Amino acid sequence: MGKVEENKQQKEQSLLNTAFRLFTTKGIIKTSVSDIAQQAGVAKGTFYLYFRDKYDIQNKLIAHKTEQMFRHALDHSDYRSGGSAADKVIAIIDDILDQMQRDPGLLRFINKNLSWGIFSRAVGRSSIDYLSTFREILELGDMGETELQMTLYTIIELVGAACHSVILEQDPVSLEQYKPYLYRSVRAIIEAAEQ
Amino acid sequence: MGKVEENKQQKEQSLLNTAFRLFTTKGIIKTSVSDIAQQAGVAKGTFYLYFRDKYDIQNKLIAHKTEQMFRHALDHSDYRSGGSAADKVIAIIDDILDQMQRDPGLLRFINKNLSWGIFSRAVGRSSIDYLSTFREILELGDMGETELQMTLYTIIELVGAACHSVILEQDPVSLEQYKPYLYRSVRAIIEAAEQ
Amino acid sequence: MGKVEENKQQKEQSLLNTAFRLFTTKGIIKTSVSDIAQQAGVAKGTFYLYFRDKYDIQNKLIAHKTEQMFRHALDHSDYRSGGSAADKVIAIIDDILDQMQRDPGLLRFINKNLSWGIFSRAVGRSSIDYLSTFREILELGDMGETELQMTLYTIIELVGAACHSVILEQDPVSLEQYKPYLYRSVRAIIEAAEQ
Amino acid sequence: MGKVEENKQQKEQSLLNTAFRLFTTKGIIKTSVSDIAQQAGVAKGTFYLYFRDKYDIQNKLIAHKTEQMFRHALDHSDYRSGGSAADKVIAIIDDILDQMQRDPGLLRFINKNLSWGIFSRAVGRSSIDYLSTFREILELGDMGETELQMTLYTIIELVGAACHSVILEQDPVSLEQYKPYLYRSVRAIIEAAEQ
DNA sequence: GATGAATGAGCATTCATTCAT
DNA sequence: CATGAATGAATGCTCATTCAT
Repeated sequence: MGKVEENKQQKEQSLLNTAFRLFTTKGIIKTSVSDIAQQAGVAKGTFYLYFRDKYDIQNKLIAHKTEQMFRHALDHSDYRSGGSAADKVIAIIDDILDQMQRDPGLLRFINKNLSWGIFSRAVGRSSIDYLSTFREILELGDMGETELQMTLYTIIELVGAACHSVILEQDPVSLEQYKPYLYRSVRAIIEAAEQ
Repeated sequence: MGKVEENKQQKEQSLLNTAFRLFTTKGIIKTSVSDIAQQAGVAKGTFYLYFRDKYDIQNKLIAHKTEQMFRHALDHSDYRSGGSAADKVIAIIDDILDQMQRDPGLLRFINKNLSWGIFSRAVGRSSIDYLSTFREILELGDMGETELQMTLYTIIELVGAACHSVILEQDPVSLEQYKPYLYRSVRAIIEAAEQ
Repeated sequence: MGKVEENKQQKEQSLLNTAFRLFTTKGIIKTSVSDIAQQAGVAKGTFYLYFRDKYDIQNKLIAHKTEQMFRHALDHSDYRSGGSAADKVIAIIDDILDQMQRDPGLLRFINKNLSWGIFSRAVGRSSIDYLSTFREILELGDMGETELQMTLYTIIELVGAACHSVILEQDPVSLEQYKPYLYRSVRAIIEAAEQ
Repeated sequence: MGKVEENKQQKEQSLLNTAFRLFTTKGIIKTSVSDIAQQAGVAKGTFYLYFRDKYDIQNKLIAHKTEQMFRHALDHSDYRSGGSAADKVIAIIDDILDQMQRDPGLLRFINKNLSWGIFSRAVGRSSIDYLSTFREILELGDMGETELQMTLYTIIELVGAACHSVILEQDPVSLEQYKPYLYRSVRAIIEAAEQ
């Protein structure tokens, strides 16, 4: 890689990192392209060499961070250590919730913007075949393809929505208090799908 | 009510109606205070006599519309016609989903902004005692207070999140196709809570 | 007229005057809305209360200045003192050329932008009925309506175009040197039209 | 010509052609140096190796296109087939007007920018001795040098100005309708000069 | 000669908010 | 109470020009 190319990579990274930091601290609306460029140490015009506008960099960040989060969950949770399909899914969710808990900025950023559309594009573009992974987890022998997708969709939306208020505002209860109820629900959803 | 008071009520109503129309058609960001005032037929300064700023009127609208939506569901759904607790809850959800389906602008407006916090404040301020109503619906004899709240919270978040993508973007499937899976999940959640 | 209305008139006048000064000294492209507002002593936003954009104020100025110029010519030239139609037209042109000579900025501004379209709209909107005036001058008994219009159009375009280079750049000759040739041509055009 | 030299010629030609295409379609203001370079297939910096800036290439194009237009007129019009001086001049003008009519982009480009100065420089730099040609056409025996120049100048400005509005906007009439009036005027100007 | 990444001044436009009337 | 003229900070975005490679 030539020196120029290296430099470009650095600039792009710097812009991405700065944007993420500002988005998660000040919010997207309050963050201006000027802010990002300035704090990333490049000229305003340079921003536009790398991203079309604020929403371009936002989407790229969402996809990137989402993928990272799932990868972490798959890498770190002990879903492989046996148990039922529901056990495994809950293990993964547990890791994700812990990540969120540790980094509320990340939660705020991803969750407010994550839609099934962006998610599926994100995991689709990824190098990992998530759908296969989940199919494997859910021992998909017993579940049709549609069944799998609907169940996944339901769980993702439930977890995403429910954890938002619970983690960021401890409302109506704290995450620790809510977890049993959430996991019981997830388990019920999966078991209902398996029949 | 004096004539003056009446006039004030009228202005406020006009502002609220106009704001709602603009929020649901152009989006909140693209709607300016100027737009609202002008289309409501009052001077820009007058807006500030009634609302602190754009977000003040927004919150009031969310609470109002949410309440209206629930009231409609309780009034129109046939949840009284017998059946299990789950049957009744699903009847209510069904009415709400139909409302959303008919008015995607309303969905977009409420859902992107509705959090449990606003919701509980909205129903709390209401003249109807929703919590009692739900308690009654779920034949709460068998469910503790916390259990009830957690179950309600879980269901509301699930339905809110899941219907967003499904209704507005038919993604991953259409509402009609998704309903069986959603209702099965809701039923599973309630039944798990009842044990 | 209330105090407010008076103030508005003043602001608009100030903006118009400042814009004209800047347009004729720096050129339209190099003049920014910021410049105009600042030098007119109002805030940038105020500009947009009075004019849609730079080109709006430009068009209004063109129309205004054109009308002013013709009015001056009709008021000050001795076209009434008898002579042939051609004599009268030339008297008017002479006054206009003198105005231009005295104020090259005005010439540069009007001429580069004046098109028959803008001109006819400008004189059409005016309180004076120019067409009637010209008809009277040309003793229109002998000239059909179309004939009149075509002759007017031809002369206006000729004078406008020819004087530009001659006045602003003394190229190919000075105005004084060119006048005999120009007037001879104008006379020839009118006489050819009268037959 | 060496290969390198050839390559340079090619680049310059490509830039000129591209610039002309963009100038006549998007207009000069809306055309950026970036556009020109990109569409010409060279790097942005390369543009500056050949031209000082946008206005440099513009002037070169004006001169070039003007010359081309006159050359076409002299080559294709039947001004040689006899008739009076006025007949010949009108034949040439007729060819030029037809060129303009066929290519309004060219008209817009040349006319808005063509001044006598650029024109005389353009035809002066040319390999053809236009002035001699015109002298010959006007059978200049009877016309002094100054007389010739003034007449030429007058006719060029008149035709240039008058055809602009007529061709591009059919205002106040269409070119076909205007031609008789224009040619009559031209004839009158020439005949007046001949006496 | 050629490249194209980087610059950053510059501009048009919007809009929440104030306040004199 | 109501008005709406005025403000001016803020922002997204463009583009001519430079210069290290």
